[in-house]
Amino acid sequence: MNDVDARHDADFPLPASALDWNAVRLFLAVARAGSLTLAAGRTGLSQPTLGRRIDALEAQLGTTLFLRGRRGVVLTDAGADLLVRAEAMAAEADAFQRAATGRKTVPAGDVRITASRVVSTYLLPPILTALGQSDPQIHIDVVASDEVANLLRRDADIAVRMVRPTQPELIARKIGELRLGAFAAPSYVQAHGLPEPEAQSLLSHRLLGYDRSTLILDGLRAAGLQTTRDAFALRTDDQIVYAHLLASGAGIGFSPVALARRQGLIPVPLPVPIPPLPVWLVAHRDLRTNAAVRRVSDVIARGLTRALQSKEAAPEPR
Amino acid sequence: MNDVDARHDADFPLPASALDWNAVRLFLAVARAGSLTLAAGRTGLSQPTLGRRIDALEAQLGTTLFLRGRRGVVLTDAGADLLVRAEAMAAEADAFQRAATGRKTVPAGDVRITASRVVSTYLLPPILTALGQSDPQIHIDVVASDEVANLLRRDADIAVRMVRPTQPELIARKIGELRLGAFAAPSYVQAHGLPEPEAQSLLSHRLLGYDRSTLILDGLRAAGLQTTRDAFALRTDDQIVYAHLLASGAGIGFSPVALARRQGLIPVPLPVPIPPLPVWLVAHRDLRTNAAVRRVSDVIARGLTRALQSKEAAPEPR
DNA sequence: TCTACATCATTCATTTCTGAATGGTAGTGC
DNA sequence: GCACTACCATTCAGAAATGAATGATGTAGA
Repeated sequence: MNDVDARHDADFPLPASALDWNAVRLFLAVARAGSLTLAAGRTGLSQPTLGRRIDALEAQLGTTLFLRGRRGVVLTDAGADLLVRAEAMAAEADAFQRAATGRKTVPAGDVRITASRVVSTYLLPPILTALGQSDPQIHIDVVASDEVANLLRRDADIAVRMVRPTQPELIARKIGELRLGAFAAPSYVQAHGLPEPEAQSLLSHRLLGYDRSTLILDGLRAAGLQTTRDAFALRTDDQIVYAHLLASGAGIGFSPVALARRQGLIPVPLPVPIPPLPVWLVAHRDLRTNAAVRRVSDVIARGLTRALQSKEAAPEPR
Repeated sequence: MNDVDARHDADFPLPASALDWNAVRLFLAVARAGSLTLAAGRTGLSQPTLGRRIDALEAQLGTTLFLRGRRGVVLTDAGADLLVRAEAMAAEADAFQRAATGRKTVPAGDVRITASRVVSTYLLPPILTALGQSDPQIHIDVVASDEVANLLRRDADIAVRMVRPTQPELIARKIGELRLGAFAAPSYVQAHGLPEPEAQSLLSHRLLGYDRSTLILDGLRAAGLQTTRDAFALRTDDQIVYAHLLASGAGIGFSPVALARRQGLIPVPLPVPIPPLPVWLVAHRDLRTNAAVRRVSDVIARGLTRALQSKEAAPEPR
């Protein structure tokens, strides 16, 4: 039986010019990056090598994929067509890698975690430190980003998110809620006092807001406060900068309760409480059998749950 | 807009250990071949290199994919799982290559044709010779095989088949019918005479049949002749051998009319005529825009149509 | 049991691929 | 107008991958 199959295959040797699958991967990287130099950095290759690999692919396909300009490269029509195919191929490649990763039953190896910059900065470190001591053979990569990582594309293995993912390939565990409140630094309160728990009083203070994101504005409006982004005295989209502005007394701002308590900030009474954000721990279904991913998920879930629940908000550093 | 996308990407550099896509391709080749040596021959690599590439893939995935024995290699459970993923990836790779090939609008390049060994041997050569003179920049690969090539897997670009393909990705043109008849060489007729046009008379002659294939038997039964494979005096599954046996007077056999006439065989009267086989020219939908494939398709269609229709069965050699 | 065979593993000279450094160029901001 | 920056192309020494030859070993058949 098997011999017959093998013989059948033998009748159809591979075409003389077999496609270089890695070249497709590099093509995809260049198309996504928009420049050879940037893509080279991301793929771990050098810019000359990457350029030559793309040259070779173009020569083999007989098509020009990129127009190389001084501001980077742009896809040709043919390249744009092929990009779709390359993306599909990459999706299968990711599935392959996940399938391989999912088979590992010893808790070891690399695990990539993505979380918002605030969570990564203030909540994850003590948890990961403890994890590093209990499971030293697991290596952790933290991708701190406020953009939503694409777990389907293997941007990361595990994600901490404030929204429930909708894709059926992803499995999500709700591990708690991020309670939010308005706070001010002691120095600010000393200088300006606290507002009364009514809308107009709050708006007359120096408020810290976001620049492009309308998260806070939406929240205020939902709470019945008619206002615009001009109401903010200071705006930034960088949540770390935001946290530091708040801590150094630049104004009244919004922050997770757990974080504000740890920084010694003073709660500001609000006319209506801010609804808490759910915290989800998300991983790809294919990885649920991977021991390392399971271990890291469990530790993060336990650690974050404790950090989010505790009245005394400081997670033990040890 | 585009800049934002690029920046978004920049937040998620590729994982440190990026999958070697070519290694997946080689893994697939080895799994299909069943041995490193055979797969090496097919992929154009040497056996040591292929072995090392598989080693490297196994090391990177942290999984053993093959058990290497003296009779070749066998997939482990993990390998069998991953084979499914690799096949899916290969399907996308083929789609990528077809998409690239389909964009070529100058009739040049490589075109792979598959046809049965008989068609490849007796019908295609004069057509392809003429094509080589009219379109010298097109290079033709002929895959002569009686197995059905898989156009979805890019075993070939164009196929000549006796059955209509069912997959919607394939486009098929019916280019004629292969009329079949019973024939005998003059030397055989001289020695044994011709049978009467009735069943029992035919069965008393020396008949040439197939070994594993039941094609002729099915045809005879459909024609009302109760018989088994023991009725054949000589059996072979190799159609070229079959044709030579027939031509050298080994017995009465079945052959395309066009071919038999060219070989000077004598028609044997049958109780009922054999229904003709339809001849389909098949190509992948993605390649319909490819100039070289179109050109070859057209030439083959015209040439085969003429060869199949003509009462005088010899296609002009020029 | 012995021989023939096909397979995978190892070695080492060779080829190919790679990358740091450099050059050249167009767009950008002052 | 002019320096500056970011990018792609080229060069050449060095690193890595490759393959022919050879070795080792189990299987199949006489």
